[in-house]
Amino acid sequence: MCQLTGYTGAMRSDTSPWLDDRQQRVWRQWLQSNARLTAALARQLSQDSGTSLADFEVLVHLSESPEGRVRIVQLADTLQWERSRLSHHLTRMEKRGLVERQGCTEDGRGAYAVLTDEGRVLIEQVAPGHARTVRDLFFGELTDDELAALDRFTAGLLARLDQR
Amino acid sequence: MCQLTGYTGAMRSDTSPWLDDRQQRVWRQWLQSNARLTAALARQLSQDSGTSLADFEVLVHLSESPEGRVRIVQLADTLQWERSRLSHHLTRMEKRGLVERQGCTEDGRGAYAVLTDEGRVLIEQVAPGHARTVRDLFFGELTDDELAALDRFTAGLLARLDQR
DNA sequence: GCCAAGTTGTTGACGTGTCACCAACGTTAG
DNA sequence: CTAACGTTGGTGACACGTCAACAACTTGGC
Repeated sequence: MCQLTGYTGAMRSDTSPWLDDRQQRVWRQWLQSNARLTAALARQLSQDSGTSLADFEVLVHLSESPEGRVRIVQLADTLQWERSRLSHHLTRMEKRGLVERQGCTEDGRGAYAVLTDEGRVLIEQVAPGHARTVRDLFFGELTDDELAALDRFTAGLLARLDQR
Repeated sequence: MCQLTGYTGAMRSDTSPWLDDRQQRVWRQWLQSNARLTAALARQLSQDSGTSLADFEVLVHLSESPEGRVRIVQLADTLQWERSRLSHHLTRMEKRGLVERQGCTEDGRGAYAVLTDEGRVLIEQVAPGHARTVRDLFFGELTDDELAALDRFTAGLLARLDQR
């Protein structure tokens, strides 16, 4: 995804922008595994319950909050979504009866997203299958050392991304 | 993204579907780093050249093929895209002058996607910046051992995904 | 109290991805 | 040959994400 034929050999050096062969392979594996893992999880959710990964994230965050209620700003912050995206998404989920909106008495501008009973039933039905899929596909039979190494890598990657 | 409050302690066991605390942390880190890495790469491409990650993938695959020409089916297979998605995307890129379509003499049904001169200029301008961003953000200052560990993990993950 | 500036949430327009369907063509069995 | 079937690529409808703009509200300085 990142290397043009012909430049490979000629331009490789410490100061060139290119990736070496091993980096190349790892990078493409990362892209591939990501795409396919996401697709597998989405398929599993969709088949089991007709929900998308986005729906699932919203439902989980609501269900983890007291009374299944979260201020919409805070939800957008946590999910790292744009407000308008969340607003559109809540509208769609509201139509399906999974969430509701409530006005906010403390701040006249604000609003809460609230999990409905139907939404809570759904998330409790769906979560175990999702967790199992993640465990089987993502973690597999990793050893403790391998898990620790992965932990260090993702933590380091996040730190690098934070620096920007 | 995968654990409902309240179930955490009670249901953890070898046969339960849930993730333990460390798996939980690593999984959320993986999701986070993915989302943010993708966003960073997209931002870089968009600012530098007005292209999306999807545009970039198409351009790279075309530029890596002889005469910048690939059968559309094959391109869809390589990218793991739906044909209709690729068809729509090629239409949009065609309007911007980055690619063209050519009929196929060997197979009357078939068609080629062809890189235009303009498209080739663009990809050659954009690729170095992209590669540099990947190297800086994704690989950072990884040691050889860390890189090898990452290689093993992504390879294993892909193998697990293939088994399905 | 009052005005300027910032915050919260929503909306509409637009670009893009997915799905179902279709036309055109190739391939193969009879 | 031809009828049946699979393949290739395209189209329209719809779902979704982003952006710009907006109304309603709060906050802080005066």
